[in-house]
Amino acid sequence: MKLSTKGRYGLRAFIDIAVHSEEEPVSLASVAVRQNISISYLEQLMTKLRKAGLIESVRGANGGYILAKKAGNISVGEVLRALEGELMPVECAALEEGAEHCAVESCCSTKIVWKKINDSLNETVNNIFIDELVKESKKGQKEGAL
Amino acid sequence: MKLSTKGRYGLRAFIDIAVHSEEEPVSLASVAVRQNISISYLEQLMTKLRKAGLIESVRGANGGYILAKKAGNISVGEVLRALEGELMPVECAALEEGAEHCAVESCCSTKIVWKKINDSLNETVNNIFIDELVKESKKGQKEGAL
DNA sequence: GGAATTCAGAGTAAAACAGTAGGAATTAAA
DNA sequence: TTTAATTCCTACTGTTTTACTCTGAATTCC
Repeated sequence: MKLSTKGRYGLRAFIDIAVHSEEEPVSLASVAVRQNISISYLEQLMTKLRKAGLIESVRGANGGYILAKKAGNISVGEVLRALEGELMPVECAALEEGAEHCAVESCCSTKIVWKKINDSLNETVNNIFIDELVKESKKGQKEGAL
Repeated sequence: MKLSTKGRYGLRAFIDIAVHSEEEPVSLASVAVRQNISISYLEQLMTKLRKAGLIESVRGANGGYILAKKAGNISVGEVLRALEGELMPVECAALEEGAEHCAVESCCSTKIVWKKINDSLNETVNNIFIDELVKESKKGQKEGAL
């Protein structure tokens, strides 16, 4: 049960863009250097984030990416879902409450578990916002420079 | 980010054993029929659960499996960890608090996220106990029989 | 002895993951 | 107007993981 590199690298890249796009768009070349991720791979991730409406692109020379919304209005959940798809470690739990019982014995009782897992995960990531992480990132950089 | 069939099938099988081993050991043949999982695959799962000290085996004819502890003293977390290994969707977060900052910018700020994800997952599964699920399973069976 | 079991470990097809590669389209700047 | 920098598109590929199966040995009851 692992979060893939899409989610891990993608969130790092997203924060990088949030930190550096205040003045002008951030190119993937610069993200690639800072984050040590290949440009090709970043392109894939950006496509997902753009299609989800989380970042906007500026094409052509001096182009790059900027956030589509304020960092305070973007949750980690949105970013991870854009990159990874729905965050449902177990699909079955997505079934509506009160659905008919499974043919298979004790299947329904595990469903309770899967639902709690899915819910707690989503609640966690939906309540962390990008601006907090940007702040944290800047703090970390400053301390590193001492 | 998916829980594998090891965890999903394994927990179902574990509850099945909990429900049916009150009188005598449960054979994998019977679990296989009720849960619709192959005996071979169940054998693999049982090996893990046994080595983790969660079930005990009785070899030979009329043998099978019983719980090694009371159902109320076994959490879903223990069962899933036995089957899947540590429940850490992101490894990096396992690092101690206060470790030195990452060389890579904004890596540390994502670490906060990974830690929260790992912690909330583990807290969730550590607070569901097998006896609750056994009760739920029996209830489901009764309703299904109406 | 024979049947029913668990135990152990190897093997395998398919899927998912983690990237790479090549080129087209767009735009700023020289 | 050319050139360089950049995003965009999409196909490809090697590796790892998953989800099993298969074979046979060891154990125990009858």
